[in-house]
Amino acid sequence: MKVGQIAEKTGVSRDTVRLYEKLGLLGKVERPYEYNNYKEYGEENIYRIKMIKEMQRIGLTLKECKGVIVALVNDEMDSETRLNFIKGKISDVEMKIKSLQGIQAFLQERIDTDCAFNSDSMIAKLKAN
Amino acid sequence: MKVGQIAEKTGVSRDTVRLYEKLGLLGKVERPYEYNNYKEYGEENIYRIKMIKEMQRIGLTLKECKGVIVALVNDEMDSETRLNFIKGKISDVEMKIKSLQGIQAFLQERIDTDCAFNSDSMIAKLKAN
DNA sequence: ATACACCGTGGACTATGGTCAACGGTCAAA
DNA sequence: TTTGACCGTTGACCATAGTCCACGGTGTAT
Repeated sequence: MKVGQIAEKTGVSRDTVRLYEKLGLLGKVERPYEYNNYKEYGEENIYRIKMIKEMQRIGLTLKECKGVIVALVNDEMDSETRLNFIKGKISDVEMKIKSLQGIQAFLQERIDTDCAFNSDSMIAKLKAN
Repeated sequence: MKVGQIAEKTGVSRDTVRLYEKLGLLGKVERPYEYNNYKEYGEENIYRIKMIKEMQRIGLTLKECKGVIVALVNDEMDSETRLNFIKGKISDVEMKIKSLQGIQAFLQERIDTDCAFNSDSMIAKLKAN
């Protein structure tokens, strides 16, 4: 695939694809043509970009995304290291889920109590006396 | 409270407190002194800053944090609008939780299968042929 | 009174994650 | 062969979320 195609398939801009490539987040990118220097992006990069977008949406930086991808893909990483890395990521994710559930409960409580009145104690904490 | 005290109580820097204030994320901030122009930050700002930090951790921008706080605090907002806003936030949060659970399952699967071998199809998708 | 810790302001600087414009090269259809 | 759509590279630019610095003022203990 050329950059325009992968951009179109993943919903990001050409510039973004090139940025991810520059930052080392993509897999196979080659220049197989004799008469130009167009790049060819491997199919796996579609999945990578979609995964990056998903990870970003939940608050990971590109650097962290790279860490996850590299850990999952790198055959040279020993299984002990990878296991620990993945366990760490799982507990990160668990903490985020807990945070979100807390916020969800908070918001739900806002709906359950009458939304027109702010007598709730959590709301009160956000307000001045 | 003065800026140093609230910074210390919330674990952010003085500059960060001032930034949040400038961006309109804080509540009562006054200059009650005659002989200086020191600011006094209301107690509710401790809670606000902690809440902002929590919201940021799960991927909200300061602008979004402001939206949430304003919606919860603003008495002038009619209950219909606030209800819709909160419902929207809840569904945002639900989607994020789903994303995280997907990632969690993915990572767990990595652990469950032998971490030393990358025969898994999701890993394969991240790799070149 | 002098030292030191605090305060507010402004502006510069940083990193992150992009976007955009300009340059020139390439390809394919008309 | 010329037009238009694509390509790569560079460098400027943008918003976000801060941090840091210099400035001068203030408060307090010694």
